[in-house]
Amino acid sequence: MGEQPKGIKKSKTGRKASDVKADLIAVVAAVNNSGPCVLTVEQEAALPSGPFELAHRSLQSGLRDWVEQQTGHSLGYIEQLYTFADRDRIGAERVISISYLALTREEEVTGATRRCWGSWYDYFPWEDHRSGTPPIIREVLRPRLMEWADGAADTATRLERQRRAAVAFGLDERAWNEELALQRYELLFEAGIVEEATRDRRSTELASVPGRPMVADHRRILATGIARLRSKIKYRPVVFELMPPVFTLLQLQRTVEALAGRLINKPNFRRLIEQQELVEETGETSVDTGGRPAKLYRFRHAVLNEGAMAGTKLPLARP
Amino acid sequence: MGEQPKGIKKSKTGRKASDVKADLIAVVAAVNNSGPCVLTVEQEAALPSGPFELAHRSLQSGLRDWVEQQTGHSLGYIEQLYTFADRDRIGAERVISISYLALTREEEVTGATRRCWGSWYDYFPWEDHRSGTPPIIREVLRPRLMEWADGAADTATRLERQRRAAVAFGLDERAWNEELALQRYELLFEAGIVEEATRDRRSTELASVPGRPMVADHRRILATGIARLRSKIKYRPVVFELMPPVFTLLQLQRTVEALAGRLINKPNFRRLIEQQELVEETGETSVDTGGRPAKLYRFRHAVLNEGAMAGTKLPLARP
DNA sequence: CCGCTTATTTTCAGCCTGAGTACAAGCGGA
DNA sequence: TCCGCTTGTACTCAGGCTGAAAATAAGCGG
Repeated sequence: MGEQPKGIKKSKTGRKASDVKADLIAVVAAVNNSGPCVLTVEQEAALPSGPFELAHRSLQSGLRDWVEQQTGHSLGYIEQLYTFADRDRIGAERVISISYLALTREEEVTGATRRCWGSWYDYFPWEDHRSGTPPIIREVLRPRLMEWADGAADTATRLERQRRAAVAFGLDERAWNEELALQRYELLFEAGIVEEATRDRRSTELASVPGRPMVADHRRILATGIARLRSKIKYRPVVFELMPPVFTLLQLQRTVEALAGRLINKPNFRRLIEQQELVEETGETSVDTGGRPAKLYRFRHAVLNEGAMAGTKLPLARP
Repeated sequence: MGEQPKGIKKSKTGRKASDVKADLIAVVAAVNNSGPCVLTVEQEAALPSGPFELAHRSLQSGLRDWVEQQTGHSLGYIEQLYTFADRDRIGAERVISISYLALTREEEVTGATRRCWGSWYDYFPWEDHRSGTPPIIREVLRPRLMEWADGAADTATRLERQRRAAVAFGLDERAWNEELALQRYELLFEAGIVEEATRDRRSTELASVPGRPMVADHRRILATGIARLRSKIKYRPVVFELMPPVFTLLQLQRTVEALAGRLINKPNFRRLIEQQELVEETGETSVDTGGRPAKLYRFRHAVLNEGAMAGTKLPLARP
């Protein structure tokens, strides 16, 4: 469409390529006694972020700098989440947001800097199924989603909306899928059921919207991080980034459950962990928390070197 | 480190955030009779790419525009791969590259524009295991990698390098893992065994380097795309983006084999496809290609709506 | 020693997977 | 025509993994 620059190579087209600003933004996750949480700023309403600057050696190091400056926390494990544009399309200059997921232990409360952890399930109350399906789904979300579906122009769209809602939220006998966290938030946004979708507009009739909102699209980015993490713990040993150096198997299980937002069968969890040889005994046992003392384990860092990529879904032939 | 801007929010720090240029770059994959291939420009030495400009409505639409202008091909399925910086660090201005994976059918040879498909396995001759392990691994890569390992400063590093090479390339009785395409390229780069690693430098003794090189880091991005696709076909029905509207099960199998670079057990492949109800019969049979006529199938687009997210690795408890 | 709590091990049936074998259907040449 | 070749399709079977539940072990307090 439009001109046809023959010079193929980028930035040699003769056009003046428009410069953009690049923002780095972090979802820093941890798990403590009260559950999974995320590192925030501005009264838990924003994720730590800042512009990518000349001084930064790389995108990741820029991110580390910003998070450290804003929260006093230094990051360990980092992985890229997604790169967005088309936000804040104010004026001529555009902003690109490069988002990251970081995992950390919440410890190190040494810093003098303010550090604010927000609970995942304050932002997404419908995501915690550890004590069964949260009432908010049946009592608030389901009716609202049905309203939204009914507001569709034609029948096809209405059925389509109902189906999407049912799949995302496990309605109508469908199974809950904890990995769909992002799709759920986006659906609620589209349906105008989260505050971010309606603010900056004439506030419609929608009164109580579930879940604590965040600045700009930060809650969406958080949902992206949660979805990614929930999916990743299933095929890579990343949970250990969130664990103290020594832990019991039940602690490990509780951490995974906190992230996944659902419960796990205890013997099966142990079997899985042990058969993959992810941990080794320290030889010591925990200072009893009530019943029989539990063995303490540590992560076998060696597994990271074992090309322990599991998981195939295709019937590949053996050599 | 350094200053401690108290104003938390991005772009309010008082610092002048440096602008950057954003490049969009595409790995456009297709499969034809001769195997899996990628859309290229500049004599198959570069991927289509171009700067993100003001005129573009979004990152994706910018990418579509560039690919269409440079190759005459319009894209269907697109997903983001990765965002890099720290390349082309010439002068003060920095470039961010946002890479995408696109899937397409090679058809539509209508365009007057030049369109150039490069075969995956010309760039990565060691990745095609459909006829057994390629000789290049034993005859060229293995010796070179061992040389590289032996060049290590200390024994620990040497063993580490040997292990990494063995895991990546399935040496020493280890199983080949087709999903490690990116790690393999990066390992070869680190070992100086691909041309990109040694060019622009005093050419060392390394003479024949395996695989056709590409401009800048395009071959690395291609490897990223291949790895992503090889992994994704295992849990999402994306293969169909590469298939004609109607096909036989063997054609489908051959396509998957081409992508994965390895063979699949025929009855098991059929069973998997059918039990997931990914396809439906058209009622017709193929114009015989030698043996018994094969039933023709088409993709059941409905599955995309069925929340067909498979795959869990955690023993989650049923409600 | 009993009852309570939590930890750890075993067992078992069902499903999925890799692998092999058998059978069906069209074609071409002897 | 029959045979052999090729490709497509169906069936079988053993092993491994998974979800679920039951059984056993170890500490604590009365």
